[in-house]
Amino acid sequence: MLYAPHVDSTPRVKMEDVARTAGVSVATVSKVVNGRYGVAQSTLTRVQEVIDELGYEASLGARSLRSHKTNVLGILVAEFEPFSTELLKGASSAVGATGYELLAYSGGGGGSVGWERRYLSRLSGTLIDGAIIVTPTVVEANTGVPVVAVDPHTGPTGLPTVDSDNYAGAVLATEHLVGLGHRRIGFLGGRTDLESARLREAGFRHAMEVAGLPVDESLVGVGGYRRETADAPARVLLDRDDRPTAVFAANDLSAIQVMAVAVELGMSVPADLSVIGFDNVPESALASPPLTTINQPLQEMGAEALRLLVDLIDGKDRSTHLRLPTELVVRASCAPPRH
Amino acid sequence: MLYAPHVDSTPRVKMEDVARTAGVSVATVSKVVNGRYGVAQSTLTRVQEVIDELGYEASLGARSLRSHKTNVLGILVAEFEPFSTELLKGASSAVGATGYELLAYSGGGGGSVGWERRYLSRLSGTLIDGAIIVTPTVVEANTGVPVVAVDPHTGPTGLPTVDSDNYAGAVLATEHLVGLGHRRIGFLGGRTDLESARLREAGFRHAMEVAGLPVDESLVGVGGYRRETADAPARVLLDRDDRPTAVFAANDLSAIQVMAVAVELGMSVPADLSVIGFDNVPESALASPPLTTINQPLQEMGAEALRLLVDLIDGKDRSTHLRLPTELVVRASCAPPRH
DNA sequence: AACGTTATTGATAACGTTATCGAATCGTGA
DNA sequence: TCACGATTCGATAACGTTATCAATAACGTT
Repeated sequence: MLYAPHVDSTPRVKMEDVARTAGVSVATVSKVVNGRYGVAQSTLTRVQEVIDELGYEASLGARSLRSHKTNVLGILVAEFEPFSTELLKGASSAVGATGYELLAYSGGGGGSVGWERRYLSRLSGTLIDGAIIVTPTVVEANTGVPVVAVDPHTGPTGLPTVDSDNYAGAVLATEHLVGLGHRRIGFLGGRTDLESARLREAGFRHAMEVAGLPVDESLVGVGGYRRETADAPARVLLDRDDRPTAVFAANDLSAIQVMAVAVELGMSVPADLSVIGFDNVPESALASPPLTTINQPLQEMGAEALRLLVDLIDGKDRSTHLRLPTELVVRASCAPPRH
Repeated sequence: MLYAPHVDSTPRVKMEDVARTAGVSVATVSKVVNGRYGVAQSTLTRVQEVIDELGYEASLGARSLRSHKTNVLGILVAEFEPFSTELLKGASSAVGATGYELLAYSGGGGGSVGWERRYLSRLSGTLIDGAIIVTPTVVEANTGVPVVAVDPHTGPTGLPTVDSDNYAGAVLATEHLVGLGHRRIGFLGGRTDLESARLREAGFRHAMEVAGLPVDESLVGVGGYRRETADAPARVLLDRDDRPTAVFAANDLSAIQVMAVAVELGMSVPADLSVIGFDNVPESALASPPLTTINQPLQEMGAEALRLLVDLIDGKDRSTHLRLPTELVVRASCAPPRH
């Protein structure tokens, strides 16, 4: 393949250029750039002037290759979707105070299992001083650099972890429906391989038991966290005479699909069917009717993960498992059952 | 400062390790990794096996330092706020098809003028093959790598550019107010140094003229695009007897502040005052009342910028100035004026 | 059998930076 | 005047990778 035929007019000013212009060696320039001891005041100012004049900026790649200390933190995501970008915002707002810079990395959407190890290997050792990995599928503790996992698929393990309280959130959601007077409540679960899905179902069952309500197993489906995968089980749940008066879907996307199926079957939400979701993604506020759901404090989680990572790098000892609270967000998709 | 006292149990498997284990030279491993011609089928499979077994992954830093071709594209933002993360999502969704990977970079929130040149210098030449810079303040054409600017502050210049039609959007907003019957319309402009602000004001004035309405200059303020900076001018606009019946604020944040001030002064929106914004940031849908505004297709802009960048790198000739259409989003903050 | 071709491999030199350490310079006290 | 420590500076060797090119092996040709 041919390289692009661009004329690279400005071939990038490197340390050597600065050194030549200032009449010193590259070693001295390096010292100035990094504020090392052992350079005379006069040369320091002169070199500094040349740096400003030429607009020199150290190459991140070269620097990290040599020094293994880059002042850059990585946040590794499978792809930039709403969930991870919310975390990114949180991490970004927290990075300001730390003196680090933030680099977000995503592969070409492949999203295969084990992506986090590949990315990490690629960037660590060179390029980044530590990393936050978002919803990793495989968590191993033996990486070269400090790593914090956010919402790992397998639940907290050897790695420092930040997640939200899926269990308590599911209890909140169920209690909300029960509080409205619902007795016959359906549950549309998430991907069975995910810890979060397991916890949400457990929270649902626990709250039902506390309320003294039996769980009708024929009203428990697997929605798979996505609209396409939630469609069929939603129909099974709703297309029957003794259908539930309310459905708790394990995430917002499947809840939105439940509402769509309900309308398609001639019901109206929330008059004929109450629906509650989980996650509070931006779409949930725009759904019609706006979806009642459980909020995960994504931005806070991102910020906390970043603070945890920095403390880890600095060798500060602190709790390495953070679980942030979830909360009920009441909108318009739930109402008391008829009669 | 002391380095973190972690025991780096796994010191990172490098090419040399693979070479030793497979019984070949590093040069051969490099060829295998990069799919170069000139390695026997038998050695190829053997080396590949060792790579998989050891979990080797090339160091991005070292590779790019040497080869200047990384298959990584950068998207450079001052910080990760809603505007840039929307663009990021769009770029991310478009990168999948290209075979490139995406690296988003943000400095520590400093946000000084000229950040884009610093970041670019830092990453280009090493590390990335091309970059998208988001809302750059200074645009120079002479960078070492292909660069696409999104929504540059100074308007399209020498650099390939993607932006949205600020002028037409402002016309749409003004027409909407006029169509509702408003005659006395206030305008709260943006930052005067920004091209987008200039265009939005020009669109407003044009639409007013077309409608045959004179612009009362005392009803034109400068809101500065932020809530804090919009507060005082909003008060000036509304705290008078001959106040406007509608206000077009040049972005959503200042529109939201206008609504807040109106409520504080005892008015109700939209009964006593119609307010329209610009941008359609997520917050605008959640405001009360939900804000009528002009949508910029941010995700599309991100995706188009990425496609443009890839074409540029591949040397494909194509139009280098893309202007995407804006559209009116009607929510609940505008109504006909009283009487 | 001697030779030329082609396929395969590995030494070696970059890439731009930082860490180390020895050399040069300058004072200063004896 | 000499010796010695303190200060300032620069040569040089890494860091992990890829590009180049020479060396070698294997094979077919005359």
